[in-house]
Amino acid sequence: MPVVYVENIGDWEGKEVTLRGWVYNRRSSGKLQFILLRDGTGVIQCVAFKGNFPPEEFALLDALGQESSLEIHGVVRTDSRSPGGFELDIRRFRVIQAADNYPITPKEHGTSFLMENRHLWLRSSRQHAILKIRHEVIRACRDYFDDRGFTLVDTPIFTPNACEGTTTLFETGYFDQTAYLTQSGQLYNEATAAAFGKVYCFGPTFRAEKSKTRRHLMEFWMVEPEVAFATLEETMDLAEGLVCFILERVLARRRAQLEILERDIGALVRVAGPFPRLSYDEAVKVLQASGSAIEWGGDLGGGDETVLSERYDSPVMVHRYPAAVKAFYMQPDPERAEVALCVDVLAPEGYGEIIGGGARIHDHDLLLGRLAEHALSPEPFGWYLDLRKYGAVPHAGFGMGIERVVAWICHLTHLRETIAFPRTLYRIYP
RNA sequence: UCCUCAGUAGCUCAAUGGUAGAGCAUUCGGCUGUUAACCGAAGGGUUGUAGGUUCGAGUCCUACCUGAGGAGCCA
Repeated sequence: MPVVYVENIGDWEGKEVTLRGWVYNRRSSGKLQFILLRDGTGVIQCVAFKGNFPPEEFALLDALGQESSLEIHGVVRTDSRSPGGFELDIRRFRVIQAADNYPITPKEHGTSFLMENRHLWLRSSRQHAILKIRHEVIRACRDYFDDRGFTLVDTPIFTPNACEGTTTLFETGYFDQTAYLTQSGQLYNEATAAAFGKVYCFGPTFRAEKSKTRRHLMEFWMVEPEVAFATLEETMDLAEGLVCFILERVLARRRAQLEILERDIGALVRVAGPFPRLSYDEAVKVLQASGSAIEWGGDLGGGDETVLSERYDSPVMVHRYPAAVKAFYMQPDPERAEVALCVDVLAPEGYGEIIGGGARIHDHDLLLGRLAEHALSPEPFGWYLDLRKYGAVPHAGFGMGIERVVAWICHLTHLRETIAFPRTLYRIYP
């Protein structure tokens, strides 16, 4: 007898099949048992009639708690009363493990309780839908770069020094040395870009900032492309293409999950290139006109990002920030040395920054000077400076935060639902 | 780090300073088509912790603990 998955159940109409999964919910009506079986690909209602089973066997079904695991053999049939259009008429079954007192009931729960039970919460339909979309986003990122001749070269997670010197890093022991968990693969990407031309890395990133907001996780995933010879404008095109590609993929393949989340799909369909491109100068004027206290030279605050991103249907690209508020490696604009050739992409609907990137300094002495200005010792950057001595070329890239993109696409209020086991400021369990 | 709010049954929440309750979950009983099924019954509590005010505190006060929301910082 074929073992099948719920997502393919329509191919087996009228046939006897085996399903394996977990009890999502159970209802009984005297001589009938309705078991909603969940198998990771979908949920199907399975029906057992008392008269078809020995009494002691039927009693087993009556005692099944939520999330008990079992194997069911039965006949697939169409039924208009079933949400999925199909039902399974149970002929035989085997309880693999009978579960009692599953903590998450089909009623409402608070966030704190659900986070404490995150390992179980993942089984609920909403969390399942979000993580399926996350997977689609990640797959789209890989396909986008792979299809364009990029090479995936992953960068290390243990790093010997505080790369950018800006954010607080997690410190850890490394035998008799101190190591830090990476905050970005970008510096290493610059080395691999000089070896492969077009590269990207895709891994976890760690920030020990004591940020307690819906937009922050201590551990999050970034995809970071880096392209030798690329200009800022080419990088902006690459970022815009990536975002459009991800949306097309999710709309084409994960519409059912968006509907489970009751996402306004129209807002995603309206996203189209070319994205509005605003210089920092223009952005400041727009913000000042709308009442922001921002002055030229300051970085955009969270509220500023929200105001800007709510003005457009598509993500907005803000470029050429003051060099002083950006990292040491940012290439200054040859026309105006006080601004950097960088770009932030702000997602619409108030979601704020999803991408940050720009052109990197490729002149050795300029970079050395910037290190000094940022009070960074040049010794740990020996290898990084080498890249400016042996065939330096202009190059650029960006980093995109996966969780923020998923939160925007799913229209979530908090980043913690976009990753299976979020690491937040005051929670590292489970 | 700062500000605000909240901790009562396994969960979600009630309870004017005066006997601590409901729904869901659990257990038992009923029902051949249920859709967060329904109907009946039962069990379930050191009201976050420690002090204090009061004849009397879940309720008021103080400290602490835990969590949530926001700010700053950041992607």
